[in-house]
Amino acid sequence: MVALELVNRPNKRRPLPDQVSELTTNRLSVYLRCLNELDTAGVQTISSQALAEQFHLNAAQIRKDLAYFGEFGVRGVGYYVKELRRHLRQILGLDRRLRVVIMGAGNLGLALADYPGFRQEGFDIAALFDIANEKIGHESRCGVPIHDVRELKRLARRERYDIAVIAVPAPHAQPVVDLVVEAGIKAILNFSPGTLKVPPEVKLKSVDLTVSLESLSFYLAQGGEEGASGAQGA
Amino acid sequence: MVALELVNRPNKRRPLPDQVSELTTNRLSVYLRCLNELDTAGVQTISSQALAEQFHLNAAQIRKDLAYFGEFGVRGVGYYVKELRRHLRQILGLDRRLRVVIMGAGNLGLALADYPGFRQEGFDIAALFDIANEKIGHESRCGVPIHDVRELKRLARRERYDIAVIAVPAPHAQPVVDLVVEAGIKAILNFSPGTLKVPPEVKLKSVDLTVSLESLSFYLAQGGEEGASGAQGA
DNA sequence: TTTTGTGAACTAGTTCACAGCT
DNA sequence: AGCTGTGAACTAGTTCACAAAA
Repeated sequence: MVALELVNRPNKRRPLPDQVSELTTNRLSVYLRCLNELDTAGVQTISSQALAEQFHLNAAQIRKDLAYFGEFGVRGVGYYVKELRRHLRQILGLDRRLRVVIMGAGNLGLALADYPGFRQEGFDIAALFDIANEKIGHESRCGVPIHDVRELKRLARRERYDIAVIAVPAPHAQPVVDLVVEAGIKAILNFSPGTLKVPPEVKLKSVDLTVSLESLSFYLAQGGEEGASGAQGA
Repeated sequence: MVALELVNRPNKRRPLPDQVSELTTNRLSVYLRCLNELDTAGVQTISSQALAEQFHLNAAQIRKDLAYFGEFGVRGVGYYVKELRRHLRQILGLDRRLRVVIMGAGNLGLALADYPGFRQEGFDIAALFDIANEKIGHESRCGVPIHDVRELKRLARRERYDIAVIAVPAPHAQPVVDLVVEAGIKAILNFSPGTLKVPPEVKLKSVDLTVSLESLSFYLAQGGEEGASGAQGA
């Protein structure tokens, strides 16, 4: 009865997930959250079927998504929760702490800096950056320091920043993104509306609050009876 | 040379967009923003081709998306900017002010309440709701009042709230959503992580910040050379 | 027997390419 | 000539259904 999940089974890892869709990676993140819950609840193994039912997913899809990366299941049994959780964390790159900077120490930037959800899953909010002199040198409520945006490049040289979050007013977004790219940061989560240009080696993901609200407005305007339910924000 | 767009052409409006995809409605919102920019810049007409080039979209897709709702273009000319803008606003239900409430007056809720992007496109942030006594009765920096969450149902009866934004900690999300549904609100924008249940007549749209960040982490972990560029957050 | 992993079938979404209107 | 609106072709994503493994 000793920890089953410590048995290091020889998981056939796949050679190379040639091109994995964004929809799949988003779901991996969802699966990880489900597994965390199951693990906390003390569940040791789970079948794709049970996972699907409990979290309103499709069993075949779960299996397909996982199959891109290896064979993590046991036929007739299902998946060992702790083991699959560990694999997913590794696939998603969450087996090390990722350092995040937030550009813009306005309302939104400060709120994001102190957002507890980020810290939980392995993200370190390393710093905020702003242009306003009265903000520079201070810190957020949770103690994230606010630096001068002109220091970004210099600090990035010795600090390693993995991800930048853009929380500046729309007109400043493109110039700030340019600075971020110049500082060598390769992944950007953007909250400003509108289109941004980044070089091909930089991954940009945008959350557009206006688009989200307007799409709800559409639903209301069209007399919402065509079926609801939430879709995942990219 | 008088305002071309005031010529009230007989736009063949479509009977009923039987089932329009969420991807399409999100793009309508993007098109509207583009048209706003063009209008501000004084552009009077634009072809789908030019619109596509300028904002990195596909011309055929623009035409198809619009075709769900009617024939708004003029062959050989393109679209009248002001006219199409007006149509899109109407399709998206932005021709009236929508009243939005924000559940949770924490960092995120307060930041969203004062987010300038919302006010701009016809959304009224009507109120914040919280449980904490020390917050109730106060207001956000921009003057949005903070009410007791137990007052939601009562206030909803006389105030008409169209959309609720969920910005409470994860464990409170489901109970708060239940209150919102009970108060008769039919559209919800959710920022809390995890799955939420709503009845079929209520439209739920979720922005999952953890999923967004983890998907960037995946990109970094897989040695990001498989192509970047931003995707729209649902 | 149970449940995975996966080809095959299906469904949704995008892009092409062109007839037809201005 | 120029550009829309749209069927047809294509591409991507999901679900089915079953052979093979435990």
